[in-house]
Amino acid sequence: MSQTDTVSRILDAAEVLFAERGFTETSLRTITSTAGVNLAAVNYHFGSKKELIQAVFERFLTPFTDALARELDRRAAAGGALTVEDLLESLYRVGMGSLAEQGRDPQRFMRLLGLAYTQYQGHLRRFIVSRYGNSYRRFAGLLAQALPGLDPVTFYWRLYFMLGATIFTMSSYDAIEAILREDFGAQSTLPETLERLVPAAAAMLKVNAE
Amino acid sequence: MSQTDTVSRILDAAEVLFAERGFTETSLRTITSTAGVNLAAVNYHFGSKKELIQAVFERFLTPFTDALARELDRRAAAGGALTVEDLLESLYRVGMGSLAEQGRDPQRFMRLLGLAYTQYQGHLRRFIVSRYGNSYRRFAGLLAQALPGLDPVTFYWRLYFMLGATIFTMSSYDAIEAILREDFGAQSTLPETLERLVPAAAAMLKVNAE
DNA sequence: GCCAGTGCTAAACAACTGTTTTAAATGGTG
DNA sequence: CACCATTTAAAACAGTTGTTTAGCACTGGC
Repeated sequence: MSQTDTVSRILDAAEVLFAERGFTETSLRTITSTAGVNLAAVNYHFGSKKELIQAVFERFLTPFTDALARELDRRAAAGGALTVEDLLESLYRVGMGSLAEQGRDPQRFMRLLGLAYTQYQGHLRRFIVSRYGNSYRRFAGLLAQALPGLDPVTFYWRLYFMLGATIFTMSSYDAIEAILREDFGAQSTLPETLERLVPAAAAMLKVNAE
Repeated sequence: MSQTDTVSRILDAAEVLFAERGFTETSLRTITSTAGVNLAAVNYHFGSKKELIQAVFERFLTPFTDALARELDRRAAAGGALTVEDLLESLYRVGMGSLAEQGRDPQRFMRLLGLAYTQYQGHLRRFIVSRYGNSYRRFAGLLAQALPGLDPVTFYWRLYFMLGATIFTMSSYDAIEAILREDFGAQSTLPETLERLVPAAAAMLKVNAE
């Protein structure tokens, strides 16, 4: 078993288990046994559990922010000002696409993102902010440009309202969809739900703008 | 030290610590030592840690849903159909008021609510749904009435978008507000932020309605 | 004045946590 | 083939976890 194999097996198992139960609730023994590797391999390859958590985030956030940057470049080069809807669509399409093409589950990453915000893991928040702050600021800046005439503080809060609606809904997508199916007999796919989210979030951002 | 005293000291400490760090990250020893009571008192009075968690939620959710029911009764009796804004304002005012008048922190309960959704605690979700499902359904029903012409599935998802925006923003309120103060030099109070949230969330719910 | 019963405490329990240690095996290089 | 760094393995480590036990202090009722 080569090194890269062991490392990625650990990352695969950790990603699934963290998203399912959270960080503290997932022991290294559970991770290594489902990965089929030795317990000590985590500390050998990653140093500590904290660094493993960061590595899990790095492995999906870096491709995501890279793909988002390319998508924004592409849209900007196509000319014409970007609308709020354009930006949200880009964000969601990249979120769905850049990870799905690796055969990985988009909802899982939304759950991880949600955990990063809500769990008590100071190191994770610091890690994400320092590593991906620039991508965040670029997107937020473009969104602010698409919303002229909105005072900065109002924009700031609405940005978080939008993030909340997105992360919260996507990270509990399975549970919410299950209730929908049970109570209404209807069902939704993830892309359908994102298509509903774009106009709703855009309307929220745009109240009294322009 | 009377019984009620020990019980409520444990609940007070657990409420603060759970909201701060989460459930798994808070040990019974931390709770009992900050409460100034013996470790075994938790198992004696509550039976188990799970039941303590449920008791913490019960102590703030019951007054909240009771106050919400009274507020909705009052508004309904005043005559006239309730608008989306009316309902959101009622919800937020009760959330702020009914707990603040007990001298307890509203943001703390938002954090707890957020945790209930995101943390891996099946028993908690079941407990809340079975105990407070009726209050939830009454509010959702009134909101649906205020949004005629909206197909049920779209309404359903937007309800969760709204809950996400609310719970996510409120549960991370301190952190978000701190960044605002640092980057913009501006500051917001919680009531101000809720005043921003009402029209934003209402706009999101109302897209293409009526 | 005793007794039942409630509230509370200190100590111990077994199970589990992340991490480290020691030794064995592996695989490419000279 | 021999060598050495890399990688894995099993075991032990020290610390923490929720829970239970056995006994103490105190109350109100008879």
